[in-house]
Amino acid sequence: MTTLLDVARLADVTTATVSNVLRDRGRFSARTRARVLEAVAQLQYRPHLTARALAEGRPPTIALMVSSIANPFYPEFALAAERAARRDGYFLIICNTNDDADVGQAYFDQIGGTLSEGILIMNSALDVDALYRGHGDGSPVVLCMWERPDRAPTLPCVAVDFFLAGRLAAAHLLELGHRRIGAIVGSARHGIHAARYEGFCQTLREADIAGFADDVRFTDDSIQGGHGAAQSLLRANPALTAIFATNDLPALGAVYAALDMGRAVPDALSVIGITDIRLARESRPALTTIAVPTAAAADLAVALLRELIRDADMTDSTLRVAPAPRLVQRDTTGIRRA
Amino acid sequence: MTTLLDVARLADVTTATVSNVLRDRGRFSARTRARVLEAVAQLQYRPHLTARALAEGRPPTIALMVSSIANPFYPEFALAAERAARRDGYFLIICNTNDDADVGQAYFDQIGGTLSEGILIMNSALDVDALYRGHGDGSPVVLCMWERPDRAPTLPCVAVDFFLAGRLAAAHLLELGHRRIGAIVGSARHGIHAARYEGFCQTLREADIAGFADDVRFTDDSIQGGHGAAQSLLRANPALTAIFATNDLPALGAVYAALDMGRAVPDALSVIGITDIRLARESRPALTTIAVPTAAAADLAVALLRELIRDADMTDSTLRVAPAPRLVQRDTTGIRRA
DNA sequence: ATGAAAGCGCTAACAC
DNA sequence: GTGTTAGCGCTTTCAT
Repeated sequence: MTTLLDVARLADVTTATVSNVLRDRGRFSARTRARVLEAVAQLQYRPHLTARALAEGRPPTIALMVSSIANPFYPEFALAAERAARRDGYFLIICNTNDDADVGQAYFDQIGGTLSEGILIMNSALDVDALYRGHGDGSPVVLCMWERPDRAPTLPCVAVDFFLAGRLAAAHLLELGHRRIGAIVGSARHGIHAARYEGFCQTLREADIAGFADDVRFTDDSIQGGHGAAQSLLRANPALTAIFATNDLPALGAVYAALDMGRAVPDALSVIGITDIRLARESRPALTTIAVPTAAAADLAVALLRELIRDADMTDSTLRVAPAPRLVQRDTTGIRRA
Repeated sequence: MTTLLDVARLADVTTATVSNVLRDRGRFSARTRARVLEAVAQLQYRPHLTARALAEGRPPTIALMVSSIANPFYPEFALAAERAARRDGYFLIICNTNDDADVGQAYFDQIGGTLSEGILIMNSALDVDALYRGHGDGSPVVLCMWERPDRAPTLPCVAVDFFLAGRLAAAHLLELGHRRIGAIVGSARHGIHAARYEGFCQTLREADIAGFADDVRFTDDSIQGGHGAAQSLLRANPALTAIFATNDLPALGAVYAALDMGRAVPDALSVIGITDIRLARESRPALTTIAVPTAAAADLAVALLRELIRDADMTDSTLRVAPAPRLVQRDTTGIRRA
């Protein structure tokens, strides 16, 4: 390992000067600068990031907690977050909680403030508030993809109006003439996708569509979950002409289930999701969905986190709202035929 | 921030003792232990991981370099790697290189040996050897998912026999009676998927299938890439009855392209991929593919990295081979009808 | 313009 | 059993 001291000796200066040159601070002559740089090159010196972090009192990393990086939505967010973080000189540590509170707490306790300077938290089934409280002198935290801009949480967050997304989805189906619409919620009843479902319900209610309350299934956020839920829905009520899912993965699952059951999509069943993950566009039939500004949200989240890092007791304007969701019509929704 | 010293003062011992108690080393009486633990609890003390890392001379993290975490294969690997790493007490830092050599080098230089104790590298288009050499006194590196177990690279690695995977895919198609088979390679001609294509070609050659040399397209590892390649292939040679893709994503793209062109799968076109990502099983039609032991490879990779960390100049048996790929037949391949 | 020296919070010899 | 002390490699006042 070659250290600052090695460089200093070779360049015949002290570590302070080397440090200054390297970080372009303080004063030094052009000559020393050259000598130092040469020594650095010659010795292939690279700063010890851990040592620097300790001396500076801040690590060069921020963490991203997700329930499972294997859910294809998260990588899309993570990619954007990583780019944003890197732009600001941070490395991104990705933590899978698996929605396990203990794991989440462990991550929180271990990385917050010491290994990483701040924590981005993706919407998760965990009670983040509780985690955060247990966490004491926390380093800053921002909730990403909060679902209800109108209901600000305790913690700083960037919100996406998923309630509106639910409404848009319902409105689209109504417009196409659908009246019997099933719903698949990719979380527990009062879980993270609740707002989306509420938005959906409200719009149906406003259109005086009743009696759909039984046509809902709660499952996990996956193709498989959506597949099972759709089968159940369709078997229980074959008269359904459309299905709304609170996320693209279960929506895709619903499409595949319909196909498996011999119902053409969209002719015999319309399906709409929320998010617009890449797969929504690339799958066949391509999924109609309510697109959500993933990358924008990631950028906002990193920016907010930075502000919180800079100003620890910033307490105002700690809620950022990402651009509104919008309909992306593709090939899984059509006019009601039945 | 509460430090070891705070705890020590409250418990009326020295930092050394606190450190010992916390890490269960050295000797201490049950009474002091209790006092220390109480002080820790009372002050909500949590160790400063950066300070510890500096003192111990090793950071608690390992890094995973991937070209893009948005490719759905990587998260599956990353998830397994993260679990394995955590089991060993490490955090996982995920780095997207975007297949950009400069970014890769930057990551290498910055995290290797200082921020992370070792680096896992996913198969990438980068010349890792070169990066590694440029990297000087590197911390250990292991290449994950090396494609040719029979051709050991300079660097430590865990290999998966992708040449065999290519052969298996070809064999399967031949068995179903296919003779005119197109190929989609999810990388540049001599890129990372070359071995898979070579295996495929060799098996065809052994079966005396000739003249297929033009029926190949090189593209990127995505559904979209496969879609375009398949369109091109099918237009140039409508007589093709099957398509082999070196990865599941392009294979799926080929399936969707066939569908878009009105060719039923598998009746009018069989398609096979390699990897068996989750989507392969969940998409419709479910993709026939050559399954590759992703999680096992991740476990092996982390284990190998740990050995290298422990024994810096270990040089033997630095090549680990993951279990063999195997055919998973699903719904995109069938007997040749045409 | 450069050097000396005191930490950052922790671990690890070694002494008592 | 517990305390003392010297670092880990770097940054950062403060002298000079």
